[in-house]
Amino acid sequence: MTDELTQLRQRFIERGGQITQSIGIGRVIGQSFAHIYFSPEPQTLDDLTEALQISKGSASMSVRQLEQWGAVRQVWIKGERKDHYQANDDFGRIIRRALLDLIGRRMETTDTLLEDSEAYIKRSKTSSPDPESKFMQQRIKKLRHFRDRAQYIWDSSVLRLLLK
Amino acid sequence: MTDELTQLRQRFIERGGQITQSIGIGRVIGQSFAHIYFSPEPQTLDDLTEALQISKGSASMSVRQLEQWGAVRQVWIKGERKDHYQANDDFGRIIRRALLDLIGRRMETTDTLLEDSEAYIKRSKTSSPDPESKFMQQRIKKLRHFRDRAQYIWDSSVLRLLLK
DNA sequence: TAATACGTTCAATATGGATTGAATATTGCG
DNA sequence: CGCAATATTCAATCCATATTGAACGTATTA
Repeated sequence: MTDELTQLRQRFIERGGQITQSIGIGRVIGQSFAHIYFSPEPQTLDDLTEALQISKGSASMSVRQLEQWGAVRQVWIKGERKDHYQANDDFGRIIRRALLDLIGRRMETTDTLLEDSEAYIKRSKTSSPDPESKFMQQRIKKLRHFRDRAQYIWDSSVLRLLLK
Repeated sequence: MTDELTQLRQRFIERGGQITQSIGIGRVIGQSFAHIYFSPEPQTLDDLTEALQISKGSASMSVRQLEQWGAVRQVWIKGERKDHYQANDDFGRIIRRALLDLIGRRMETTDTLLEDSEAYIKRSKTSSPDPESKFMQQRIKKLRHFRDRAQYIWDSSVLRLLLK
């Protein structure tokens, strides 16, 4: 491979790491994917530790995460005992799965609080309406509406757009 | 305010902090917004430092960020020297601005690398096509296509969906 | 203009979460 | 089965970055 190509490749790996780092999922994941994506031959964990100067643990964990998002897949090479991985190039599917995972995780855990709040509102409908309580009820309602709409948009549109 | 309401409010603040922390923009921003959002009266920086037990610097910085995203606005209260802030409840607009800011920031810096790569491809069209170079060219092309589509989707759809 | 009250900045520090690597589990092979 | 090679786990460590707070800047009042 020419020097220039090697250099470009190196820059892609670096940038991949910067991107994943900046979105808060760690530098190694981006580096690992970039390395595999720009390797003509399927790569092993040892290839990763050597090329990226990372630990065995990091290599193992990053590849597993990438596999879960469908960003890489394992391929069998006869006569070899190590696991070999090659990159998927359908970025739409990859991003979709990753977002589903990362954002979905977050939406789950917020609900009980809103439910508790609505339960409170329902109960307090009967009692005297002091102004502060009124205010809180308004705000909670607004928040609930937004949450519902966000959920709807998320479910119905964003995924389809990114998928293909 | 009733005990129960106070408790709910506290939980919203905590959760706000968890959310912003988990997306990598710091706990204080989420806490600050939640506190202001659930306050009937406009709040000062000192209110924030006291309620959230954070430093003056943190309060100042978080409020400024929130202001930049249109999540809070300053209101004048006659006879008061401190700045007072109240929350905007149009979450669509807030999220839109924040995403524009956070994601836009990232898209900018990625381009020169792709441009350099395409320049290389153009130049190497004439020279002998060794297999590795061929492979790299394919991968770069795929990446470029994805980047363009992502840009298009981002520009044309996502923002409009979230806006209203 | 000085004195005071408040907001902002940024170098220093604390903290959360990414990374490591030795210990452990698993897999492939004779 | 037992051995060797490879992969995974997770407590300890490290590091990026969020947070702090003293110093500085700015606005208001008398």
